Amino acid sequence: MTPSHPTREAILDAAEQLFASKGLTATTIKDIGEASRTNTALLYYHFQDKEGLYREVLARMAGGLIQRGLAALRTATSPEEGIRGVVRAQVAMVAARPALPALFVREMIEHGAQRGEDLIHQLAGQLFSGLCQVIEAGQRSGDFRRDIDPRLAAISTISQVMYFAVAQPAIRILMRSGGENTPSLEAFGEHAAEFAVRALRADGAWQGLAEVKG
Amino acid sequence: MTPSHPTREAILDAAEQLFASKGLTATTIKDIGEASRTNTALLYYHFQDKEGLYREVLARMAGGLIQRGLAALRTATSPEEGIRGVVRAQVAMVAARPALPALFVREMIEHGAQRGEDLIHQLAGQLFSGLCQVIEAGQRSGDFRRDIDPRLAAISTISQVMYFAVAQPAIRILMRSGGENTPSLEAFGEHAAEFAVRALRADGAWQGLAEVKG
DNA sequence: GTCTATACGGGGATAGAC
DNA sequence: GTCTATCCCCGTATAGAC
Repeated sequence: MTPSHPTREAILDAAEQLFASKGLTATTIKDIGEASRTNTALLYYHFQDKEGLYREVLARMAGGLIQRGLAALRTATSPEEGIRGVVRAQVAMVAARPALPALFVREMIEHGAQRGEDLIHQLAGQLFSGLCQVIEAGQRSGDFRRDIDPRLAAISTISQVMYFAVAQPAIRILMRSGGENTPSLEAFGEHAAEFAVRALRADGAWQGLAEVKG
Repeated sequence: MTPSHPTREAILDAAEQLFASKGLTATTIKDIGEASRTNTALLYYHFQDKEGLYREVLARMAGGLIQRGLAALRTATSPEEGIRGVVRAQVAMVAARPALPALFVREMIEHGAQRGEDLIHQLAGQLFSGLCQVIEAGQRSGDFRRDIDPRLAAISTISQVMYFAVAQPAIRILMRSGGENTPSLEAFGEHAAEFAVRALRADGAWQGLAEVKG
């Protein structure tokens, strides 16, 4: 869509990084100019203003990520694989765009989801409802426990990787003090998928009992 | 410790709320003066400057919370109850200080856990290692699966309530669109505790079935 | 398209009266 | 202890040369 002008991209890259780590207000135009090895005036040539640049950063991040996540859901061969696929998609997203979790969380805290045009919330909404459907399918098929709210299970599933990514610096310190190494994002993702599947899986006895109850 | 001067408290209250929702930089001295129904000069009478006020907000929040969390761990009668206790302590903390999750997450994102004197990280560290010990105890006793890293399980457990609290505005929208009501923090807490316990519980631990039957 | 120089306003911080 | 008025810097945004 956009001609992908190199200078434009450089500004977007620098801004994405700065907005994620310092926030919109705390990031100055001059910071962005410096980090992108350009200057303040160029920002106003390529973008409307700082707020406009911010919106484009969000839009660029969201672009394609919905597809990636939904693809993971669509290609799943079983409810369990659906869960694992969503978590792996999360990991892939974060690995591709490390600024994503911080920007995402900031957006939720700061603007309280009140921006009508918010691409991030579309992203969250689509993936969230897709994940809920996978869980519900698993409950119908008997793979997952029925005594659990799919929406709450979806939140629990998603929360893990998001929180891990956001808390990474703190986690690094906590782990170091224990002498061990920090797990990679990918390693944690595998753990998180397994954690969620385990929490959701109906063991034989439970399944029978739930059926008796229902 | 501090004489708890009423004006001082009013400024702290207003600042806590504003710092949580807008962040340190985006919150102006004048905002705080207005919200606390005082003025900008009073801030400088009671505190060193904006940064100093910020630190006192964090300190006030952390004060007593470590005890609350550790108390939950100490009074637990079983590993499972330890998990549930920690999650309930999280819920109680957030209910008592709604600004906590946003401030906490901001602190991690923004300062990258690099502030040496950080009370928040002490808080996190103490509760984190306590939770790890409970999980390890459960693994030794056979209540919990041994093929899981206690540190990763601790992160997964804690992440749920934190993420739920931070994402609350977005979640509210997602749930509304589905027609259903948003669950309360307390309700989600119970779910999260159950989710974690289920994920951790060792296969063939049939005491769960016995409990349901009896 | 890119840069330098600058205007304008807003925010942090203080002086000093009460 | 509290408030009003004010200073000064810094950040946003633009003008205009190249």
